Amino acid sequence: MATGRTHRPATRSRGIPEATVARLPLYLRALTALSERSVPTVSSEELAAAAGVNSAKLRKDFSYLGSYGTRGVGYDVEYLVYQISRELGLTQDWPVVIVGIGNLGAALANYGGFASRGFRVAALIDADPAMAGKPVAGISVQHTDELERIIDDNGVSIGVIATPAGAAQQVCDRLVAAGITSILNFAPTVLSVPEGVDVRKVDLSIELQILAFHEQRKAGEGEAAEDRLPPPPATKSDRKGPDGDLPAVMPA
Amino acid sequence: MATGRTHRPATRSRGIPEATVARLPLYLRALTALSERSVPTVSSEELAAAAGVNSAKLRKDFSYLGSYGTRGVGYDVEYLVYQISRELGLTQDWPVVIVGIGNLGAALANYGGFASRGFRVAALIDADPAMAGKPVAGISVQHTDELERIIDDNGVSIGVIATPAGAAQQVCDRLVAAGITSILNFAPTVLSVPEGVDVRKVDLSIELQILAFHEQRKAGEGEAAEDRLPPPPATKSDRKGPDGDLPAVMPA
DNA sequence: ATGTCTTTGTGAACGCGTGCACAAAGATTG
DNA sequence: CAATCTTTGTGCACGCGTTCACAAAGACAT
Repeated sequence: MATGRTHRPATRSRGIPEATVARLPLYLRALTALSERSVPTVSSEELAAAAGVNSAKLRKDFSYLGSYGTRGVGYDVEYLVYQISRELGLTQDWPVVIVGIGNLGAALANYGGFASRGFRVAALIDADPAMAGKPVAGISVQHTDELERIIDDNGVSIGVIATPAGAAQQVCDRLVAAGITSILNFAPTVLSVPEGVDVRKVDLSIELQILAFHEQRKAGEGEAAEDRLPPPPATKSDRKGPDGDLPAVMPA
Repeated sequence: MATGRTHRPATRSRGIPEATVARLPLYLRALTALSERSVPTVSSEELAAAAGVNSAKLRKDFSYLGSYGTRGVGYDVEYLVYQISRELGLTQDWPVVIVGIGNLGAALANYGGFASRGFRVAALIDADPAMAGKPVAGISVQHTDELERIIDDNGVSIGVIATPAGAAQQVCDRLVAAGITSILNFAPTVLSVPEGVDVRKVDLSIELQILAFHEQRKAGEGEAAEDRLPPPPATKSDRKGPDGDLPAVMPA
């Protein structure tokens, strides 16, 4: 519980800063591309450019992992790929379950980026009985009733929630109760989870809203303020029309 | 997020901090839910809990927008919904084009969270001629050839890229050339864009990798180090020729 | 009106992340 | 072996974001 409280006590991992961890996958991708081209080594400058970050930042990031570079030369691509993969835990197999096989869930199931990095879709779960048995991305969808058994049988520790917002918390609770300790949430809701469970959120509409903010700023650059605040703190009786509210009719 | 270079020195546009902007959509969602339940006012404490953040942070965030609260009472829900919507630019219509109508693109087209907040899918574009004319989410898919015309005709300024990684940069370039100034990129690639164009990235696999990192940490809590580094930093003279030796980890 | 109680708005301290700038390390050349 | 050149690794300073803690503001009761 405690939604806000004890959010992320600390990744005090006695080591890698959270910001660095978030960039490691970026470096890994760039390195993998170099590896495929059989490039033996890269300088921090080149790799940084490929990953879209500052070279000093990249070097500092790598310094948290250890001194894997050679001064005057750069970093050994293959070795670095291995080190980062190991650090991220991608050298082992991570069975994952996706709950909510709607448009998004299906897209995720088909997404190559998952399977390609140590993640294995162990099961697709949906609450709709009509979905049960239907093959999606080559995997037969199973009913929610099987959720606990599936997780237990496969030793799954990572779950992906792609259900409508209304069902997310309930699914989350079941996943946690079944032993899941990491959740990737695509439903537009704030999930409450007990301590020890990690939750990462991906919200498609939030990203667009942030873009809209900047877009609006860019557009109204020269123009001075023109949108004054019409109604003062409004006491009440201020029932406007259908603004930005939409029932819980998520896609799924 | 953008292509590193010419990032955005600061949205300090004499106003709202970037971190705050990123949270506004969160508050807006919580407020909308309250609005639907006809709740007249909320305290920072309650709203913060609903949004999953610290109440002090929330108050400071709102302070950047102005003093919309009433001490001893809280914030007027309706009024705040309006103010945040206006600040985010959601009171106006934002036509959006989605390029790349694969599994993900289709999911996005069907995603209710977009249309519900001022965003309107103006067009779905795909490079596959076979897709042209096919209806997705009630909209007929158009061929890439029409891209420039569509953007121009509809005055679109926000584009969503959901193509394979290989086509992303090319699509991006065309979008930018056509007048797009904000891009939401789902392709796992670093996009290069000219100054003035905003890019936000959503990478599904990166999120999973970050979770895996923490998961691994949690798992190996008690156990001491057990994963030693097999090959040393590979000393000099390691000019291995054509011995590719690709870990063959993954595609992209 | 006065007092009490609630909740906002914010000053200030703190910690994290970023980027600069440079010394150290190693390769490379003569 | 010495000199030079390249590139890493990092100390340091700075700025942003978070959080605490509290005074000010207003509602509400008496």
